[in-house]
Amino acid sequence: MALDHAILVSLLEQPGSGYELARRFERSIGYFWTATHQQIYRVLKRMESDGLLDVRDIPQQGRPDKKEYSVAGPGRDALAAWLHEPIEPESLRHDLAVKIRGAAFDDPAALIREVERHHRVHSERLEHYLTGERRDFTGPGAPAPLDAGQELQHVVLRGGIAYERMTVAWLDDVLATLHRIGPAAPRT
Amino acid sequence: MALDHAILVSLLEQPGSGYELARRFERSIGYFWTATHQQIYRVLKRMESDGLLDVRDIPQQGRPDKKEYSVAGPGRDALAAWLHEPIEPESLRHDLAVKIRGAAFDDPAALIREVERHHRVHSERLEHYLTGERRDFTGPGAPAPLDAGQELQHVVLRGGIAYERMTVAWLDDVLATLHRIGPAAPRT
DNA sequence: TCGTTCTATGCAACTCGTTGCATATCAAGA
DNA sequence: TCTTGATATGCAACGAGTTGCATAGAACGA
Repeated sequence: MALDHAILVSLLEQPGSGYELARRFERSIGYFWTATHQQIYRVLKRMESDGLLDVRDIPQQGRPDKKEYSVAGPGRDALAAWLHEPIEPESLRHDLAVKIRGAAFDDPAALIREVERHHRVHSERLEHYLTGERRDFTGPGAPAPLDAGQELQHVVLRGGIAYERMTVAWLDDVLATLHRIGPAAPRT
Repeated sequence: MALDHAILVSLLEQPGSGYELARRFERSIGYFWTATHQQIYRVLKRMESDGLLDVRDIPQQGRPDKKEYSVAGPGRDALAAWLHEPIEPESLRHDLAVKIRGAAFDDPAALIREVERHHRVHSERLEHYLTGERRDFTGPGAPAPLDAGQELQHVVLRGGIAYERMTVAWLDDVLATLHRIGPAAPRT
């Protein structure tokens, strides 16, 4: 249930509506957690009825009303309790690796385009993260010195950057391997 | 549904029972996919009734009978079809990163032990993978030259190694950051 | 001898996550 | 004018994944 906690953290950093949260999950929170808007709305409703969140209805002109959520006392306590519990070190779930091993029973060369596509996506994410880092942490307009919260946000972002960099390098390795074994016949 | 495909690949590499598959998922396949035995048994049953797998009952002495599964023709076709479809580049889901950002609203120093624990687990996984690499690919007893299937298994393992190495280095960074901001008061 | 671990399979209940669909208004462009 | 896209929220159904429990004999160590 880390989605609950990710939402609590995000709302502590800045209160907002379900729609706004969904957009944050496409951006900064997306470094380490993903969620669709349907999921978010459902969880927000549940957490509000459990008293973890407060809601404020904000009427808007020409747009549907917006419900701004913020963290209530019990929500803060729930987050603190979770922070003090140990969690399992998580493991990878990497479909592409399944495909790569599966390619031994098909045509390995046919995978090259797919791997190149993934390479592009991860390179773009890396660029995107680096741009965000310059804007918020290392560029000329960034605050200095950073406070504790910003330091923590920065180290999480560095994790996202390290992940994308590692992935891009590995995909280079995969491509080189596919080219090397290129003309090989599939295993029967 | 990549679990289905991971099972197909594993059974093509080597037919086996649900129990054996579960153990493989704790080892080599665990580099890129995890699954519990309950999940595996359920999926095996479904794939068998869909005609993707064949079963052979193997009676054993002093032990419950074993059901050895192998991939049938339609299973092979299903895998080939999936290999030719594009898949979404996946994103991270990292609870620990949620905790790190959440620590800004609690006591950052309290996270140090937790991060150290994760550091240990990932270091052990890295050692484990490196041992496997020496045994199967780079050590003196390893086959040389490798065939296409072994090359692909090796590049996937290199991915697991790169991931663990990157993670350990990032956790070092996280620890340094936590120590640096150590005495800071939590945000209110 | 007694508990634990390993082999081997499975059900039931539950939560989590995804997909498809639906509504409603405004702004911008073709 | 008509369509697309952004804002803003939501239901229903399904599929994936987790947790707890149950069975049962063999091997092994305390």
